[in-house]
Amino acid sequence: MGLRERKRLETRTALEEAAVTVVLRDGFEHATVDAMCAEANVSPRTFFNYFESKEDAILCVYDEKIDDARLTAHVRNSLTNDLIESVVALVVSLMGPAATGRSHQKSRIEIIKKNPHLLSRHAAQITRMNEHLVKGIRLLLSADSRFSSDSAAEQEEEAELLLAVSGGALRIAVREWIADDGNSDNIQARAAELIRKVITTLNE
Amino acid sequence: MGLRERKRLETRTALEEAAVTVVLRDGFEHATVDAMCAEANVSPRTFFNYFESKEDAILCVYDEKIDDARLTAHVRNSLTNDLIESVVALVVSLMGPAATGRSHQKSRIEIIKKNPHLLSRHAAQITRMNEHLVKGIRLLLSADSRFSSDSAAEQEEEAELLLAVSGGALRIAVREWIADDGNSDNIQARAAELIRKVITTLNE
DNA sequence: TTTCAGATACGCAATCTTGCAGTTGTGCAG
DNA sequence: CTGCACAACTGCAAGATTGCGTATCTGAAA
Repeated sequence: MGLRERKRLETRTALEEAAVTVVLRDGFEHATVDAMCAEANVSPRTFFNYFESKEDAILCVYDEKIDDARLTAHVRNSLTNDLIESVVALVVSLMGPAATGRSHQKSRIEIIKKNPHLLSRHAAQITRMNEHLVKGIRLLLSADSRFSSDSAAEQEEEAELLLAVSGGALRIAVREWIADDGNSDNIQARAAELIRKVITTLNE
Repeated sequence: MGLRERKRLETRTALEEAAVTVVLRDGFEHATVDAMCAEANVSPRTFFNYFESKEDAILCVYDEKIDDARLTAHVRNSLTNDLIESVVALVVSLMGPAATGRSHQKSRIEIIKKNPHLLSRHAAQITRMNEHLVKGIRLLLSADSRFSSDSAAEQEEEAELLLAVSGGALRIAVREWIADDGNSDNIQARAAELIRKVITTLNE
């Protein structure tokens, strides 16, 4: 990893940790972006070069650019022989619980528990990445015989609906994960299970 | 309708129309809240007493308070013998295409066509009203034999997933409606149709 | 080593959004 | 009619967000 890349990561990490520190100290409401920046020794303008909002700094969300190469790589990694599993895996891999595997994870979970609105950011993220995700899901659909005969417009609609349920299920799964202090395992499987259950019931 | 109520409606309408006027004149990007307020002869602070954001003024969204009485009334009106129809109807009645039946509707549709991001506001709305909507859907579920035996937690999950799909389908339906200059009829039926189709396919 | 295109950080100004407090107008009871 | 409680409007200030222009740094090629 080159110097530039290292420095970038350093700045980002400093901001992520500063965010946790300041929020723990002042509470989310009274934690200002300026304070986080002072803590991390960067300018407020730089903060927004890394995060789209104060919330994102806590959730460690970053709007990485997703070019086609990156997307297809994710799609390839998400392929299983079960469509629902695949879709959920794709969504998770592109924007799943970002805080996973960060330092201060326990602190983050505590913060999220005290400020549930932070989780609604998750839904917002899905919306923001809608186009990318839909494109990815279409790739998954094209590998599924049940959908391959549909028209382009139909596939677009189906992809979008699949994304909607997957996003919803993922949100529930993440919420459970948070409620369990980040200990429950396999968020993806749980999300897929939720989807299957509701579909089954609706078909009775 | 008393004087107070009439004046309130007047202010609101003035703001809605001012928003359209200013955006048509300056383009959404360069239309400022201040300009809209000047056009409507109210203070910028008042603007945010009616709308949560600039976008909402164009979409005519207003975060009406939804108390339990109001909610159950909506639920009652949405009841049909098809659960999916009911859910969609409920979501539409609580936050469907708000611009419907407003003056300058054609202008609004043009604006939305030119600024597709306005529609993502629709998803944001659903997120914001999530709790209310889920509560309403649970009322619908409790009237459905397929779900009545589920535990409270399960019903919550199922309601949330139903909301996710319905929201997604509604979004697609509204998008089609916009693309068709607001002429296509029965957005609700279209949304329900989309949901049924994808469920059917997933069950093959 | 020199050079240069692109990335990163930053300052600044314009907006948007929200909380708070003060003013004015409306509905209503006495 | 009078007075009160409340709703709507407003000004103000703090804080969040974004666009744009500038300066500095990094990677890599010449």
